[in-house]
Amino acid sequence: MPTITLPDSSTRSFEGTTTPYEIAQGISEGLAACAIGARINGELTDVHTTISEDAELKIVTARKGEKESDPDALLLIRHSCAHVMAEAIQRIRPEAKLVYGPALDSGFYYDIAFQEDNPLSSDEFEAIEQEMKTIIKEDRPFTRYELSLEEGMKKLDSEGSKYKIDNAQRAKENGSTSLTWYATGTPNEHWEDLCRGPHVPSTGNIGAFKLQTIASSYWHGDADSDRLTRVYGIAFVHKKQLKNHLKLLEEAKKRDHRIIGKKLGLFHIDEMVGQGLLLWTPNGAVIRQELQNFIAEQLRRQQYSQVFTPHIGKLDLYRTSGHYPYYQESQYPPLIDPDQLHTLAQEGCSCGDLANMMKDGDIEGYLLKPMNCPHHIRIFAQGQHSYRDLPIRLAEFGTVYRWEQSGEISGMTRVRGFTQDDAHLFCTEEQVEREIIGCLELVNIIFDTLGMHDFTVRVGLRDADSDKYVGDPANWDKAEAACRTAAGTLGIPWIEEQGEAAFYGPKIDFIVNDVIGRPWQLGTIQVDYNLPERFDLSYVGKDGNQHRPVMIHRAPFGSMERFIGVLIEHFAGAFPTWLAPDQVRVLAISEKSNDYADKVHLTLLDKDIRATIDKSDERIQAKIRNAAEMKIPWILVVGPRDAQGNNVSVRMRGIMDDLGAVCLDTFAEALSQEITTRGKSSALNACFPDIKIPEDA
RNA sequence: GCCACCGUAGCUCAGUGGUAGAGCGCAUCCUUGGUAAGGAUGAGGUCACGGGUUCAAAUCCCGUCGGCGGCUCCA
Repeated sequence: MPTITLPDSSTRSFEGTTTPYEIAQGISEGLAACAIGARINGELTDVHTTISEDAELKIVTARKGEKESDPDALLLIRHSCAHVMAEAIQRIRPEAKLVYGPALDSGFYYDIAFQEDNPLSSDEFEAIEQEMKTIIKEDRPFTRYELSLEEGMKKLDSEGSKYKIDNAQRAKENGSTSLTWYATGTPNEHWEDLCRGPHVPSTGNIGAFKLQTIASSYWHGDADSDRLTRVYGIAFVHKKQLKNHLKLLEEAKKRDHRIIGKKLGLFHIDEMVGQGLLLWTPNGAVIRQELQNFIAEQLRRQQYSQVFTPHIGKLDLYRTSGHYPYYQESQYPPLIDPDQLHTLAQEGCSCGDLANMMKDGDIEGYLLKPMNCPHHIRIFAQGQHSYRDLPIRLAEFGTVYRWEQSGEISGMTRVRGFTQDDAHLFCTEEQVEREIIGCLELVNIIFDTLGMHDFTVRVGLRDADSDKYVGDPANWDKAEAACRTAAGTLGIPWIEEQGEAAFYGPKIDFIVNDVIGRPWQLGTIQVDYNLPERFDLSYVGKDGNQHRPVMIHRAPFGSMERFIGVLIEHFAGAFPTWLAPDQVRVLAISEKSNDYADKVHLTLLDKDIRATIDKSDERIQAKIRNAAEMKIPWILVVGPRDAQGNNVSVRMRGIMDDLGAVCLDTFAEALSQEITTRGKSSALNACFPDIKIPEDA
């Protein structure tokens, strides 16, 4: 006699067994009508799943008309929609072999194997969607049935799909004692799929859907295995939600840093220069310079020492550090003395021989640096260090080059040459925790100043089962403990992840999502016991003996390229005044006011404000629009009226109306304040105390 | 690196085997206008690059480079 506890803590008891559907019916017919699934003791299930023991139950409902649906409802609908899509595709393409079709937070996909000479094209989406609509309209029930492992395997063997047989094998390895199928309708009569479920009660529960894109994937994610076609789609409870979602995607697209970057002239990637090699155009360079100034200021406060190091170094440096040859495949090929190459060629040296000689150190060459640490280490290694000198903090905006896979390169977020806001701290073991906390403080100041609050903190630990990690396990334990303690001081939630450590030590990463939901690792703090060892670094301790320092690698932005790419999306191109390439645009009403406009312009420039002037013979309406399109935070309209009172008429980005006139000097001073305080002081408040910034500005 | 799609004017894009198109931007002229696009005229393209098929290729085929969406990677 199971007792069911509902989310409101009320309980109900039943004779024999029951189902979520029956319980919903018992509460109200309305609830039963929109129940599409359940969570029984936290596990997502069908609405008709049998309950025979005491359980906590939540009914998952899909009500038409609600703005947002229960995430569980969307999971159910999307997974079921993946089935409907698979059925539709197999009707149109009977040769298609199904592999795996899960629901995602952002939709669903189905991996399908097509014949190599006849791939699926997105031109067929319309036909597939039509077929899906028919299936949904037929409102056929999702019917679950179960076979024993033996019977199930027999059935799959007779059907002969190696992918489904493989899925079943995996279920078996994971401890399943039976296999389940879901038929859309009646088993043996209608289409069915090996599937663990759960599903909505019937195809009619899928209110709205759309096929989105076609991509490729590998079977088991293995590049050497079969290539599959992945069809992505999205589904919702009702049409309005779908429409909203598509609109949101449109909006997100407009925030894409690649589009905004082009429009605002922030950066350019040139075919002729090379894939993944970013050219910072003047407007983008301003943003980068401002950020670098900002961070350099913070570093001075934290007593860092600025250094500069070259872009290349001898191969031997990287043999010692271990970067070469272990990460050879992600480096640009080494540079070798042309005379030496010539001689080797004459001696009949093959490319393979050459690679081996470079690896073994038989010939020397230079490498474009993949990391800054070896150079910084060699700076530390100059001369002796007392424990009294530690910690030594060496900082550099260091540009590094990595041979990223061509298919991975994208916009500013994944490039082959990038500048890290890098620093290496050399300290004693006792100082590690305090230094990590210092790094975290820095990250906090940066994220806070920029208003970036939506990030994840991940403490990356070693995976006990893996042998890829170097160094003494006792050191690892200490370093991991230091990372945990330091992360605990952050005051925000953080997660631990096994196997996410660098090979030389644990780390703390900061992860931010871009507009299309892709996560990007930005800042990172890494504890390293390995490189000091490899380079035989030492300091003289209190006891007069040589000791090994610990190194901390840290880059709060990660790379200027990736960080600014994400920042462009964060601000949708509307940078706060202190970062905006053009801070003020002065617009003369007509030629008659050009002289006064010049005066306004010069007054601003004198205050170190980045101001431009528009003296074109457009009408004021057009000038305003042009300045607004470039997301310039402040527009000053000046005409004879303003000239007379030594005023400027002010417009602020995000506010549709003219704010009114204010004295030129008052405005220039207030804006200068806002800029030097990086937004802590507000020019709007200073000049127009009665005006409030709208929420969505 | 792999798979699919794509590459036409500075930008966004139309053009599917028969003389290269639009809007925006740009230039010149008119307009001197008080708060989100004033008007006219004009310039601008070896249709990414290389090869092939064809009487004829932006268009069809192959290769290269680049972009995009995934997969796989990311010290």
